[in-house]
Amino acid sequence: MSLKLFNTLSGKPESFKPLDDKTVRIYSCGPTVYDAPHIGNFRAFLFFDLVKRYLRFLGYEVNHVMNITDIDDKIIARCGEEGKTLSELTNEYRAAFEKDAVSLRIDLPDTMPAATDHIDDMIDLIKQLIDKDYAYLTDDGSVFFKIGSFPNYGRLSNIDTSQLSSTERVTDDEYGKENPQDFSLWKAWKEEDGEVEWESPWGRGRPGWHIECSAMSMKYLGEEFDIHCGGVDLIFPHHENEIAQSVCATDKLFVNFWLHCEHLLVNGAKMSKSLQNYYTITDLINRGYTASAIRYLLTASHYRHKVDLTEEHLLAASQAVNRFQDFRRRLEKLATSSSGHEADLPVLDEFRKAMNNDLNIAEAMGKVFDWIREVNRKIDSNDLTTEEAGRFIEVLDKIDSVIAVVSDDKPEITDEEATMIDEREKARQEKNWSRADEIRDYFRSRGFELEDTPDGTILKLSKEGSDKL
RNA sequence: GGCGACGUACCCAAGCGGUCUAAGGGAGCGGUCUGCAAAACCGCGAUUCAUCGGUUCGAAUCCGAUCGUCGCCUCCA
Repeated sequence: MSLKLFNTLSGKPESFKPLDDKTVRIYSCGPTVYDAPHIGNFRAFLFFDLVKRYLRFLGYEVNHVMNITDIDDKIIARCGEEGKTLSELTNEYRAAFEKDAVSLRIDLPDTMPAATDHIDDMIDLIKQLIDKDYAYLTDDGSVFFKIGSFPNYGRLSNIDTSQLSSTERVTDDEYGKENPQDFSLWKAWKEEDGEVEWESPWGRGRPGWHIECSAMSMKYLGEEFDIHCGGVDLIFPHHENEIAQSVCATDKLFVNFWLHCEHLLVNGAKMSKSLQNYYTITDLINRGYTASAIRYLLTASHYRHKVDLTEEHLLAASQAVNRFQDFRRRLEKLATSSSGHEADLPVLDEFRKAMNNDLNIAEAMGKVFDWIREVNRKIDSNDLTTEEAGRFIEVLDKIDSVIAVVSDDKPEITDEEATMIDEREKARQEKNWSRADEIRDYFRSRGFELEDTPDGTILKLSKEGSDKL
């Protein structure tokens, strides 16, 4: 059975095949770097990462491009507030984004082009659209895309443009539009823009939001590529507009598969700053949740369903991840060396079968947990050979190449604390239980758990976050 | 108003016409193991899938209606 992915364009699952048969070309909409990215943004970035990792699991090469939006209204406003230049601000938040992405084990895209480095490409694209009469210039020097010139406009979002409300507000910088629904390709300079400006054939100004993705995706991936993904909120208008611009400019397909992931909720509500339920990765890690638990929660639910970030769900995710990590630790104890041959077990086929069905990760995880129980049973009854243990580690790691939650979140302790663990071992041998428990309680208060096994004591991170959400 | 999604045990969740008296994870309870704990394993836990009708030999799965939750309709991952 081959991979099926739900294509927003058709509204149903379709068999996936790369356009060139071996390398999958993916473009995903990246962060707007005007503030620290929040956990909701990361649900999308983790989704892109999952898609990419799974395609590699299937044996495809992947070429992934993700833009960095470093020019837009919010960024300009923020520069004013913080008294920073555009590049100071955007470099700072781009770095923050990359740091959090790495901490969540997101495999960074092959190319992360910044919009401001591609103004010329955007201008070229806009020129083509004007030449072909898909776009027009207004008196103030702005350029708009004429949606009426593109018959397929609305197909992705399933919106009938004639049904769109005609009482659209027209903002200050958008007067002169022939149709209220036309969107801007180039925005003429305004006083609020300050020093943020570029020269263009239409005078100084800056690009509209949507054009960067068309220009950069086609520049790095070609005029036709395999997958374009983003959050559901981007379907309209962002991706609809991207299609209009790109298809009209090239008369090509542009994108074969459009994939969109659902939003993350916090305690059942949409995230917003006014509700103070606006978390960053650093917030959650500082509260004692591990990167693996966060990753599991955001990734192990189906991407087209909403996920609710709550204390209870984080705890459940954390336990699920512990189960994987403890399992690997048990295998490590038994395995002498890796078997060296290609790992293959029925569980991998079951995992693949589930994931092939539009990334049905819940079912896939169910199969993996079934397998883990079966192997644990074998370990308990001393039936597992060292050779098998080595092979099972390979299988687990193969699964982890997709889910990326099994490798340990290593607890960090001081030298004195390391000595305390030795001291506790001695106390236990002397049956000084009160001292042994005292030391364990100390570690608990620090967010660690000491687990005694026949082969010695293991230090783990506690499952619970230290601060409530 | 237009378009769309969803409603399965205490929580999350799979299920795409028969193998469903419904996977898996978390929480809970009982047990084995253990100095104690933890981990692991064993056992318990929905005769039922929002409600009501219909199609069918057969439905959680298809159709219709009703109730409820939510998203999008140019800030947004």
